[in-house]
Amino acid sequence: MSQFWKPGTEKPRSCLVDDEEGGVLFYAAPPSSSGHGYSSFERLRQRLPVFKYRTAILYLVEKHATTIIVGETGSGKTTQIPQYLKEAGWAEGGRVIACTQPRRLSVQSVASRVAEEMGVKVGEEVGYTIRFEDKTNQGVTKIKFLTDGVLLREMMNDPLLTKYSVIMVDEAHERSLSTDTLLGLLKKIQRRRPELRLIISSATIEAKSMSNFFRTRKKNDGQASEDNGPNIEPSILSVEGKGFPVEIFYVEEPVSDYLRAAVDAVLLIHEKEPVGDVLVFLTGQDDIDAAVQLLTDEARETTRRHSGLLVLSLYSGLSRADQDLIFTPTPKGKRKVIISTNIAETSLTLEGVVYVVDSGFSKQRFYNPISDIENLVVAPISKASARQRAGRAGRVRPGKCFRLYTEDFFVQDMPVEGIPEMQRSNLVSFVIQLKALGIDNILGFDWLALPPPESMIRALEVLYSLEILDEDAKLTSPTGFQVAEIPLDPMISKMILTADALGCLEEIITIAAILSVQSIWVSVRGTHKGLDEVKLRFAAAEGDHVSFLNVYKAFLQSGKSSQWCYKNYINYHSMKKVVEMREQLSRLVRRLGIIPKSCGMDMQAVRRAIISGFFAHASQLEEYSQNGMYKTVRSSQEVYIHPSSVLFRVNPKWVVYHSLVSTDKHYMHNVIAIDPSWLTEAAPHFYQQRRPSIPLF
DNA sequence: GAGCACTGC
Repeated sequence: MSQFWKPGTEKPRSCLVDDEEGGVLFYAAPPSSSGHGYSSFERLRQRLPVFKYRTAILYLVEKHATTIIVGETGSGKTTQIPQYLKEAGWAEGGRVIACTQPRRLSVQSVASRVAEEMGVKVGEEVGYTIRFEDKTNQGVTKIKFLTDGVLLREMMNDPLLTKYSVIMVDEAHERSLSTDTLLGLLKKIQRRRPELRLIISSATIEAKSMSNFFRTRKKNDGQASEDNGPNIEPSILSVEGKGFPVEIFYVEEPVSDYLRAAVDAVLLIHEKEPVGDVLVFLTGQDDIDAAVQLLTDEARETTRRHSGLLVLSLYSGLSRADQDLIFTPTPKGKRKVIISTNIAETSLTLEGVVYVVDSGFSKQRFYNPISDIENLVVAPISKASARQRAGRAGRVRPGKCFRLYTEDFFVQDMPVEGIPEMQRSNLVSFVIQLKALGIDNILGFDWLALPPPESMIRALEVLYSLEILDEDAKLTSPTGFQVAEIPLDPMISKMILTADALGCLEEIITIAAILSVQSIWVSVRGTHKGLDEVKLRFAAAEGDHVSFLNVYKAFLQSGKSSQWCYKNYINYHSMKKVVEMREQLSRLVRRLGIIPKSCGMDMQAVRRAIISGFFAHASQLEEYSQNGMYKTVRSSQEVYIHPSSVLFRVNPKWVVYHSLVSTDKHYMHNVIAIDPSWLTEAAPHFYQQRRPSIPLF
């Protein structure tokens, strides 16, 4: 490999480790004593006491309000912490230890692992809560795993999270919108509840900013020194991961075509390296399909040399059967090559991978608050991502990672961490959640990353136009408070609330559920023709939303049959989610005192309800347009009906769309035809007057 | 006549 690949010179990640007890030992380092960089480790080693893991954890949680654990990726050590805490009495007197994860799957798997280690059943002493599933037993459950989104929801009923004695936030380095929100709120809670302990676990070494963030009270704040409360200086604990070392290789020269370079790298690995599966990170389905094609062709041409290659693709849209193929063990004499999106970086773990090929790119979402459009853009990944990808090669034995970029690029040009989601998202749901918690001065609030003011303004504007916020930017009653209760995009929640008055809530709940899943259609290349024919069967003249009702009705008539779904190009798993979500929404509106009613065949009521939430998404067909060009009412943006819509080529004069998707053009996804007079009826404040300037901050 | 990184309540 040497003429092509250059070994990395970066020092391997090493932490404060001493090998005792056949495992790992740790140094506990208060952040004030050092910058917590690699260079200071040796110095710390000489100056600081050495603790065993359990002792260190208990000591730090006892003495410090906040403990930050760094660099433990894959160590499995975080799952031991709640057990230590429980043994030390932190779950006595009705108190509960909470541990959050950003994903439902990890919540379930960590909970069952911990329950097994403790020899109890999930749902008793150890339980978990994720959306649609609550496996806890009040009074019995002492350690509770949950997604950070669920914990945020819990705060709406119990803003100080009083039942928890310790809250552990895992995977904080991922900087998801809900993790950042949670950490900001937890910092605030700590001031009111000095006895609360926080443990924040992060895989990146950049612990200092996290530590600074939690160093809240000033030194001369008398209250802090008088009581015997915990030290408000956050403590940092470095933990060595248990992964095997991974040797890093870079390309000597920048590559112009990462797809071709990835294929070549796989062939080279297959030729030169001993057995072991290969994981290739590309950006999306297009890339992946092309690479699979190239590899398959290549393997066919040179049968003898490249026999034994088993090429598979991996992305979230795959059917269950295809995913199972990924997880079956590699047959003897074969080498599995998995070409994947970012899904394999965090969401799925593949066993047996020894070689990683990293393109250095991923698709990332960016939000433009001026146009109010979210875009998916192929962009270079961060160093943190690159390390995470490389780490995937060291799970079973020492591995190798081949990076399709130069070491100079890695060292000099790659950002240390990605842009937090807070700074590249639409913030309407974020804002309404905070408003419901009584937080008004959102930009003055302490966040790990400041939400961009433009996005804040846009979110407040949208919520004001929906009459969820009033002129003082306070939640309206009852609409605003009710919308905050509903766990959906506020525009959809508004549509649900109006549907009650229009007598079509049964129908609108179905539409809301379908709009909230990714897609109810199967998305496999080459199925367009069949899919289009099937869509005609369900097509309604009013548009896509009404067609969804036809699909749902037919699905129920089939007895919720997976076979029926298969025949009709409908994604069975999406439909099951729709059913679940419908049930949840139905329970929820009943709790708000609303009994869902059906409007039968009155689709005008349904369309009016949709407009009550989506009046801002109206477009008008250009009068002399030959190619179906529309202009949005709000900003005269040039838009088109997406070819997947049942109204494609029908081109009604006025439409309302659910979302805009931007590729070469701006496409409207999920469209219904409307009468423009319904717009002014639904939102006179929006269409008849200039919007007043509202006090934003 | 086209394209959906990934989560989550």
